[in-house]
Amino acid sequence: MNKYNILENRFPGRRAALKREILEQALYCFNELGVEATTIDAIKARCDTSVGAIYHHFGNKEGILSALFFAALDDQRQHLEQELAGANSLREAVFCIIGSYLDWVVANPEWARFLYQARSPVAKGPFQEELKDRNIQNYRKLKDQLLGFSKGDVKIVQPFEILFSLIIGPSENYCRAWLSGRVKGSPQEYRGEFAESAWRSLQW
Amino acid sequence: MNKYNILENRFPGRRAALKREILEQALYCFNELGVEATTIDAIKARCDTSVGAIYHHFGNKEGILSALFFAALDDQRQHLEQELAGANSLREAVFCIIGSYLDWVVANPEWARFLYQARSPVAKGPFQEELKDRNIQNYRKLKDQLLGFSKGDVKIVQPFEILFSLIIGPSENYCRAWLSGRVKGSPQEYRGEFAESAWRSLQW
DNA sequence: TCTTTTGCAGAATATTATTCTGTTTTGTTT
DNA sequence: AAACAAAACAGAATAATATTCTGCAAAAGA
Repeated sequence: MNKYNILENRFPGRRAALKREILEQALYCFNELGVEATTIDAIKARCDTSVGAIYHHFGNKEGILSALFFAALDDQRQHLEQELAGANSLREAVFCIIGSYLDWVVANPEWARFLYQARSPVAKGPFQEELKDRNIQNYRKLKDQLLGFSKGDVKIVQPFEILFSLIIGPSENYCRAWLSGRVKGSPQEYRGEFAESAWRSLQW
Repeated sequence: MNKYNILENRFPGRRAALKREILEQALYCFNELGVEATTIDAIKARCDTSVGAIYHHFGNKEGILSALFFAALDDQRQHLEQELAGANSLREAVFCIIGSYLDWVVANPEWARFLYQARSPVAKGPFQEELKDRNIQNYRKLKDQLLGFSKGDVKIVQPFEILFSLIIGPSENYCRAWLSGRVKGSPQEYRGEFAESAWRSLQW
């Protein structure tokens, strides 16, 4: 796999070429101007297409937003699962989760930026149920996977509810700051620090 | 101070009554429908006022959003500084920061919810410079305050850039989850866990 | 080749944000 | 208190934007 492409991966083939183009330009606009300030006309202009085509493919603005959002979410998720498959202890799992997250954000900064800013709109929009379902599914799956390990010799903070936040919270917060330019060091530089810190934080 | 009110505090007096009312109803609409889906008409209807009045006070939709956003941000900030004033060590400071954050979110859930979802729009909009400035100011101030302590006997993770993320990341992540209903336990319940965990996480 | 489906274009329409003009209320000065 | 100025407010008019609709073209299947 030379250089994987999230859009090519999700909407493959020649016939979906314009669809991908629209999404790519929409992603650019959303990130550059913000979700609300992005107009259909602006997207149309960057694709050299028609409103008809856009509405044919996505129904409405919310449809474009959601298509992008779920494409990014699924890709990030897939990346996590690949990494996590190799973990053999809770400690390794924590390192995988954090490493995978940081890697993905650094590899796909534009998608990551979009993911952060699009979550709220999508959570309110017509696809809110789909988002909720996925959250629940993912939560359960990851929970089971982590609980499978925790019979080790270390004592872990209770309850389980707060575990995810302890693991991913710092990395997430830092990535946001990095993407917005508030901090300069690449998240990957601090891979080790975030992983070790998280591991320390959740031991009694 | 019996029951402080963010709006009353920021826009005091009889003449600002409608202004406060508009903001209150706008807050409700933004949280209920989402920022983009909230129309001026919807806000107007809930206030029983006119578009003229709304535009007189805020200029445009972005103006309403920003007024709400900075009101919330400043209140949260003020709360933090009050708490932090009593800290006498780095450990105490960390506990103050986290405690203050959790308290504020639980005391003002609607405002907190809004703060999360409005950050991106404001960061893109016409007040982006003002937001950047405040971020820089606050960052410096807090940095100096923390560095004033760190000559203690404990070794702290480097560099400073990642420190804030380690401290506030987990709490922030959990509060978001709580406000969106993904987890049930009140953030205040886990006050101790978040503070202790954060403290462990940033020690060598 | 014929037929059906899908992709696309652009004018027409509907919705929403914003402006503008006039009126009323409030505060200030004399 | 009267006169003036400034701020608050109302609502019609306008502008910007999202969405629909109708028709045509390309592609796929029979």
